[in-house]
Amino acid sequence: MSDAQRDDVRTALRACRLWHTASDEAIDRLAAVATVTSVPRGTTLATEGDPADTFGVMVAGRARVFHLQADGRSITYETVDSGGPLAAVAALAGGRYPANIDAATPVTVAWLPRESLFELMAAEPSVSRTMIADLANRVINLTSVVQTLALDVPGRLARYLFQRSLAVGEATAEGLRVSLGMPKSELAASLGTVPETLSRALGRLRDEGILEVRGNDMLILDVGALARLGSGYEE
Amino acid sequence: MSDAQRDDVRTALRACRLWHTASDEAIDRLAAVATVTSVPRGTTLATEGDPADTFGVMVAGRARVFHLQADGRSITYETVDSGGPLAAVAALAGGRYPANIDAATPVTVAWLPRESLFELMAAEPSVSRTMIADLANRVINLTSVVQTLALDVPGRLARYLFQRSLAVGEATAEGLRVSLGMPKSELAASLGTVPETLSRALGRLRDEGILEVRGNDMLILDVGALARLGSGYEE
DNA sequence: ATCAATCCTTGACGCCGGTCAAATCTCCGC
DNA sequence: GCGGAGATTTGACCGGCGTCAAGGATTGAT
Repeated sequence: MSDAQRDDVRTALRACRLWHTASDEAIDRLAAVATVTSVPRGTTLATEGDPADTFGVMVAGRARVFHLQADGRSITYETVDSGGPLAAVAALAGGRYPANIDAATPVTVAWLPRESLFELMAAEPSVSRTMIADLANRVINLTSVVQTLALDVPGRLARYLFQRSLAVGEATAEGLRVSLGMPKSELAASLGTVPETLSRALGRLRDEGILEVRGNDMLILDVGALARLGSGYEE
Repeated sequence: MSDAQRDDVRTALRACRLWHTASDEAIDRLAAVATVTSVPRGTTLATEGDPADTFGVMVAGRARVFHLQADGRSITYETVDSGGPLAAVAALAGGRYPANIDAATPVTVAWLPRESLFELMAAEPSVSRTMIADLANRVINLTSVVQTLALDVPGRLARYLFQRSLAVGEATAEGLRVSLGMPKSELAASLGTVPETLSRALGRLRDEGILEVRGNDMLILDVGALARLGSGYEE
């Protein structure tokens, strides 16, 4: 592994929200035992049901954590970016992976043995607190996933666009410009539907004057309507 | 508060899985600051969106933690029995309640200020570990809720009956006898549907020879079929 | 420029499940 | 027993959305 890559690993570990109160020495210890792998887009990083003896920290790229249904469609629990933990819950609970993880882009991840998590907690008690906070937030995020699933497809799309407007929205003369961030077919899967239905949902929001479709960018004309649709209050 | 009730409170606190490694002295300290209330069935114990400054431990009864959709239907995240924590995640994350909680039966609950949770963690570091384990398990439970929602109604019903067979199933000469544990209308709500659809789902399982309906008791004839339907592999 | 491959859109159709309405059933209190 | 309120079941209907199939549109390579 190159020195540059080793630096990236340390940076990613340093940024991981599971233990942001840890000392630099502790991070170094983690970095020393990390196994770094780089894989192309689409690679399976973890499979639901497999025994979980390691967990990972994303160094670069974006991974999608999801459940695969029997009919082949999937439900996204979360997407993880650089510095984010992979399969940490399984490591903590000590069972099997509760979800699948795929590389949504080319990905490099630092894998760590689950024992190193426990050693870290023992060595630095403050880490337990940050870990509890992270887990509590993750529970809250999952309740949000559940609420999303209860919406119809236009509602889920609106919720996604609303959140993305806050995250990467760009004010222009015409209105708020938001890129989808991924091909429409991938977004469809991520919203738990299929491209055909997503296409119709976009068409509906367009017909209602809420947005304009410019290829893979959206021009949001009525952010309030997005927020309303995305929270389940249709009219 | 009577002495008997005070004993119940201590017993419930002692049994709470958030801190089962805590010392008896720590439990006594919690009991000393607990505010105990008893409420009839149907009472609202917490409302989604309200600021969370206290959390509770169930002393007696059963509570339902759920999200209320705009159309009035609800989705159950979990049900909590005696010894179980209420709204602990909100207390840990420090925000607002992410869900509603109702008393499914007459309920008595010991309310605690969220600070006492942090004091407990500070005083007894081992508690952090049990709390982390509990939170990790809760995350896994929520992924299971998501998977359940992805099933059709007969699938959700089958999953419920299968789990309930394991929990309270009673072998008889005719087959495995399982009580529903609640009125059908309540079960319908708990499965995220309405009584009419639940009734049809039960009828379908009956027609397929998987079970017999005896009022509020089910006679399970094919547990394997329940497990299969409940995991999403229809045929 | 052209061709092919991929992605996206649109139409037709059927299933699931929610709503409304009406018929039964059940369990109490009298 | 009897009456009645609530719970459960059944039927009719309809909207949402997934599937299948058939076009467009876009992009990259030759």
